[in-house]
Amino acid sequence: MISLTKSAARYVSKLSNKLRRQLDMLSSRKDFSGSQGRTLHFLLAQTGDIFQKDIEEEYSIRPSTASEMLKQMEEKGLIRREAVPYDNRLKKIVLTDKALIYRRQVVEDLTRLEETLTRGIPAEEMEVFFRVIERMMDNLAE
Amino acid sequence: MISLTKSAARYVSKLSNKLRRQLDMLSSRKDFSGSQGRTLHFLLAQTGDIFQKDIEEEYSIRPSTASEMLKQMEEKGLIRREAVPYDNRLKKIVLTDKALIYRRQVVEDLTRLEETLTRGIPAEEMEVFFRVIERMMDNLAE
DNA sequence: CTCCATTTCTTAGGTTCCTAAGGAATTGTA
DNA sequence: TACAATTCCTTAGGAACCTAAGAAATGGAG
Repeated sequence: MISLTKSAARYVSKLSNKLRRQLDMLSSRKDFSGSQGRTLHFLLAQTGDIFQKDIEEEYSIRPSTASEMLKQMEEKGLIRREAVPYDNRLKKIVLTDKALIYRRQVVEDLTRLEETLTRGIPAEEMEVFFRVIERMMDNLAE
Repeated sequence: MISLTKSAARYVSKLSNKLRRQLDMLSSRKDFSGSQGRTLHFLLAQTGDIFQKDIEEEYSIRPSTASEMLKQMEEKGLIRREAVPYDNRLKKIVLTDKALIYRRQVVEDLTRLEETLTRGIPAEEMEVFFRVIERMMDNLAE
């Protein structure tokens, strides 16, 4: 089999598939899916008001994807979507008490995944890695 | 909004989503989807026998995902799946004449996407980038 | 003030990924 | 030789993405 020239696009897609499977494994014994766990982790780190569009931006997903995921999280009792007085288009995402129960586990799991992922990679290489990805995202700006 | 500490997992997932949308845009005017175009590109570069498992490995997708995609490509007349004499479990993936018509366009499109993605990034940073991703994939070895 | 553009979110319908389960052929081992 | 494990692929059903279309509120330009 002839392997194609190294392709950054292919590398990223390939690693992303592997990562998704790991994330799904973490959540497999819990009440929520991989992407819901990831969203929980994000929300737990926030102090101010958070809206759907913040989640869309954080993971580069489309409004429809975010909307559907949040609907499921709401149905499971992990979040509420509340109106804010200053703009009726916005719905503030609020964690429920039930969600807070998962705090420690979610943080632990995602921290461990990140550690596993980056194990053995020198800090200066990680810096380059982040810089390169940021540049790539700019290059694809939509 | 408080941004989480830079997370390699999040960066990869985010970039991967952006890339997928670009790939889908490339294929939007053609007879095949983004992932099918990517597979076509891979198959066009091969000389020896290629099987489904080679495609699974190339993009880190599961057998069920590959099987379904190849079924659709077969239905569209882009490939055939042929038996080989030495092992009846294997089905050789063969491009049809119809697929060959797309050769130039597929190669051009994927080359341009890769160029866009990596524009302005020094060669030595790309080397680090590839090395880091390879290490990450090893770290996630399943 | 009015109306048009923009922003935010939702719904509908589709693709690409997944796990789980299993059929069929091959390979390894007793 | 037989039988168990492995390999390769498929099917069924679910999850995480997508585009397209649009509702509802806000903001901006005349």
